[in-house]
Amino acid sequence: MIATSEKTVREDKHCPHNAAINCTNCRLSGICLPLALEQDEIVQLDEIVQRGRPLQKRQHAYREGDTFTSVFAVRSGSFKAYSVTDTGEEQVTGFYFPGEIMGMDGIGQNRYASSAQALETSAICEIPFSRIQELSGRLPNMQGHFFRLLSQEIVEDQRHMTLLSKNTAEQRVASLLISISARNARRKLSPNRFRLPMSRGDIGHFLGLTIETVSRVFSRFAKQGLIEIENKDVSILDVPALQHIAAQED
Amino acid sequence: MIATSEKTVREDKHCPHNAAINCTNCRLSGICLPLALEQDEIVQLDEIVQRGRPLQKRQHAYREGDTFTSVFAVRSGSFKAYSVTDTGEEQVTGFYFPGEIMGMDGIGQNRYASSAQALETSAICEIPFSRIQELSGRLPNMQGHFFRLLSQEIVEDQRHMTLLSKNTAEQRVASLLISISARNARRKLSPNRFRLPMSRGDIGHFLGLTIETVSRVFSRFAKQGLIEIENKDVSILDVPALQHIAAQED
DNA sequence: CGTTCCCTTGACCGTGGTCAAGTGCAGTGG
DNA sequence: CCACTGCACTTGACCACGGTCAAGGGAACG
Repeated sequence: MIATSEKTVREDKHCPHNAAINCTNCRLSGICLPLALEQDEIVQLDEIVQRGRPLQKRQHAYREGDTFTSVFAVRSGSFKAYSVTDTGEEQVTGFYFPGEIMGMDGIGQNRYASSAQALETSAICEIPFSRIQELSGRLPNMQGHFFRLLSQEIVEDQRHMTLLSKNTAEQRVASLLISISARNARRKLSPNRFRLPMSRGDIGHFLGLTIETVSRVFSRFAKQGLIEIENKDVSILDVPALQHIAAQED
Repeated sequence: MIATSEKTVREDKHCPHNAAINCTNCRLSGICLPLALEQDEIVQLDEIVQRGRPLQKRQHAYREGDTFTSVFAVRSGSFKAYSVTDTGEEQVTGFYFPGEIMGMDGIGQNRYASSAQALETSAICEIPFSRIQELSGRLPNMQGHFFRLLSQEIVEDQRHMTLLSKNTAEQRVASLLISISARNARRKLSPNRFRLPMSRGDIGHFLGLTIETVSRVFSRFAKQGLIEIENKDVSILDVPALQHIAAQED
């Protein structure tokens, strides 16, 4: 019995979808919420984190307009956050990968300002915001970390505003590739070979481009030998060149 | 002596640039930080707020890259927040009017991600962030209000992302006019007649348009009888029509 | 194995950017 | 008081990037 139980635990550590994981043993603790917390504080955080079953592709973690209750940490898989304009067009406001926190746009109005949809089978940790507030009142580290998280989202959104208002199609696509590559590196995955979990349409709706333009830019990059792309699998062949393009030099 | 002092106090109430005002008697208390606080909590906030001399046009409240210490409430006048791209172009990330809080983009990295420049003679309240954190630890209202403020900035930035990625030049300009009009209304100023404190260039750098396009759209709106515009003085003649355009209906 | 959706590619077009010239207002100095 | 300078804004002519429309191919799902 004991042996079986131990085996189960060991399996947990290897299966990122498994719910029987906690913040202390989660391999994302170095980049996720626990980042700024002491060991005993992480234990307290752990007690309020709810880990549900994995979400299938296209399922939502929350939807635009829903009453805000929780923020969510991505444990495995990936999400897009998007809102729908008056004319029914979709604006993707961000992509979320493991260790990243989504749903913070709901705090201000007590309802989510965007929807979060799984781009593939994904697992999330739900963290009720009322508990975060309560915990933040007691743990200055927690409060500070959350202020920082919110502020960083602002900074990222403002960078994206700049991207949308100043950059060409090629610069936008290059920036996204560099960004995903860097986030993979942070999770100790290959920064040069990865699978894009989102569709061309999602990319377009994120970058302010049409699906056709995204496709054309990928083709052009491939023709120039900067990347290899086969459907959703990308290899970045010339990182410096892409960075050069993304940094809008010239 | 006493009479003189009383006279001074009375003048304070009428001159928005004057520093001898506190959060309790400030006529912006209904829309500024005190919004969510109890009377005795406002007194505590008041103790940490620093009120300096007015800033002249073109002076900065803080600069991109400066070490982050404080957030700022605009007391009078107006500001633009902007950052400079690698290629030296300016991206205006927001305009700030009395009662609004700026500088929150500095929390995450401990340095300001943008610069805040006065568009006219303006007064600000400086609020050291360390004191806000300390106060937030003690006053749940304060913590909650700050979480909300940060979140609302995220939501606004995401709306602006949508504007930049989906809307035409006319929709962008109409949106800005409607936004300024609404913020004026909140401060009990005329929503139909006001002076634009920022230049055409600032507007362009905010809306992702060139100065020429901004100018052309203003001219077109005037020709259509939607607005009257003479230099920086605008009269909105047909609010519904502008709202209609801004809402990207057709 | 078939249907459907996603993606690619091509031809054409339009919005807004670029370049350039001109106007008018503000501030300065004679 | 007016002339001079300079900057902000306006307006026009032209152009290019990316959007639109259309057709066809190929992967993924049932």
